[in-house]
Amino acid sequence: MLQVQDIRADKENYLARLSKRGVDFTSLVNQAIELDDKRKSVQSELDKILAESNSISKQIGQLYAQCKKDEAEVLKSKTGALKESGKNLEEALKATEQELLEVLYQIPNVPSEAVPAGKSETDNLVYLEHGEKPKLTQSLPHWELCEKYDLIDFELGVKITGAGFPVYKGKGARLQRALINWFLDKGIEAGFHEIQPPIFVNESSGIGTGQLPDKEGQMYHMEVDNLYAIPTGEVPITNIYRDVILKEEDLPIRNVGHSPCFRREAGSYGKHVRGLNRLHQFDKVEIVQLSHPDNSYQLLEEMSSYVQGLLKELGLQYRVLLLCGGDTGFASAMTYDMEVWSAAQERWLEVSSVSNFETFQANRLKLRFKNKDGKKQLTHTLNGSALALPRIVASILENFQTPEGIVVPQVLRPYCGFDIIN
RNA sequence: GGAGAGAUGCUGGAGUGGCCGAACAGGCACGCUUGGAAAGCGUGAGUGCCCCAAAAGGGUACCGGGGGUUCGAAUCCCUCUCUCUCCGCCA
Repeated sequence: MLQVQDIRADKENYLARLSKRGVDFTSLVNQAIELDDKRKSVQSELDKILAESNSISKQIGQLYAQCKKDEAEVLKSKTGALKESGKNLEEALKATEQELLEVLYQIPNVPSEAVPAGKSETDNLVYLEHGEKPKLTQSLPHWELCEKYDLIDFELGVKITGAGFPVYKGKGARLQRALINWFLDKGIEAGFHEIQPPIFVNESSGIGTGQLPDKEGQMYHMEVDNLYAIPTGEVPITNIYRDVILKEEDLPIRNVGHSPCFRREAGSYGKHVRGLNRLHQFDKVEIVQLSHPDNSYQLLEEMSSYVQGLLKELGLQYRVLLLCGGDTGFASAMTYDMEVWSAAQERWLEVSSVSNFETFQANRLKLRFKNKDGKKQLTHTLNGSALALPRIVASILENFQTPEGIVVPQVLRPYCGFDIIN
């Protein structure tokens, strides 16, 4: 959520940058400012009323102390009207605040200077491409390889739970576990702090990271206990810092954590969601960073090269996209997507998305730090996948297939305990 | 799941209707003292919002969350959440 005072201070610049998303936000921005004006004037009026009734109450107290009961009674009778208008103003204030909030909820983050304008994924900028596409003597899609070597059983998942909840078996399970451990170890090596978060979160956490109130449709909800299954580890790991005031020297804070993720993905069907391409439950290793505003963009670049390093070590071909305004997530100011080449499907698969949210999340989270002047300032938050498991598994299976079997990347062999799947 | 006790500032902990934004202690910051440190002494610190061009200043709200009683609530009532103790159950 943007801060109204920031919008007010720099309205034209905000509007210009928002327009890079391909949608005009002028009217929402104006509404926000008008509502903020209204809020201020109501607040001010209410304060006057309260000040007056506070002073009368004080006088009544003194009169009682002096045993002047009659005079006190006279004053008491004067309070009725004040109470009435106080109550009305309070209601008006609450209503205005709520309206303002609802308007602000609809305004996405302001794209950073470097973000290209554009409406959809076709306007994304291919930032760089790394590696050669493999020349395969056979090219089975991963779902066929899963069946051939009995690695992942989608049908069995349907039986136990439903579509999108696969069962990982034998070397399929071990490959995935190896990847998780390797990702975590690499993260720790790079200076991240490991977190094992809860996978259910309460309502406040959902609001903190922006899934609620608008996007509850994408989360699984347990009504009895009013808990939500996390769509990404970002939710619990970032909410660690909800309502927290950090010290400036604590920054940056760098966390890494593995968790299963749950997404309802209502309405997604078809070829592109086949096999591991889109699931209701999948595993992910996530990195979350909290940064001083001055160096969040440096951290974003570092995250991007960290993720690329993982892909390089696995020997996968990838490209990096700088997302255009229209494709950049609602809360993000700037996002890089990493995509690996799927040799058998002949398409790019998104395996990571690293974003700088600047203060957009921190504002909702009330995540601040005390700067050198002792003033409280919103922290910048960043996060990214490092990495999402299913599509990495899919591309390893597809890109490293040979007639003899699937050759396991060198770095994973100590973790797997085998070097070929056959 | 049953029974009971609680939730106050950075922390501990007073406060049962007006004199309470909140005693006292610790911690923290600054100063004095010291060759340096410790101890000691002194001083100063809450947060949001509103008014004010800004600073100064003022107003208002905040004692777990929400609601109520009252001229007036940290204090009384209702409700929710959380924590602790005992019993039961259990990986």
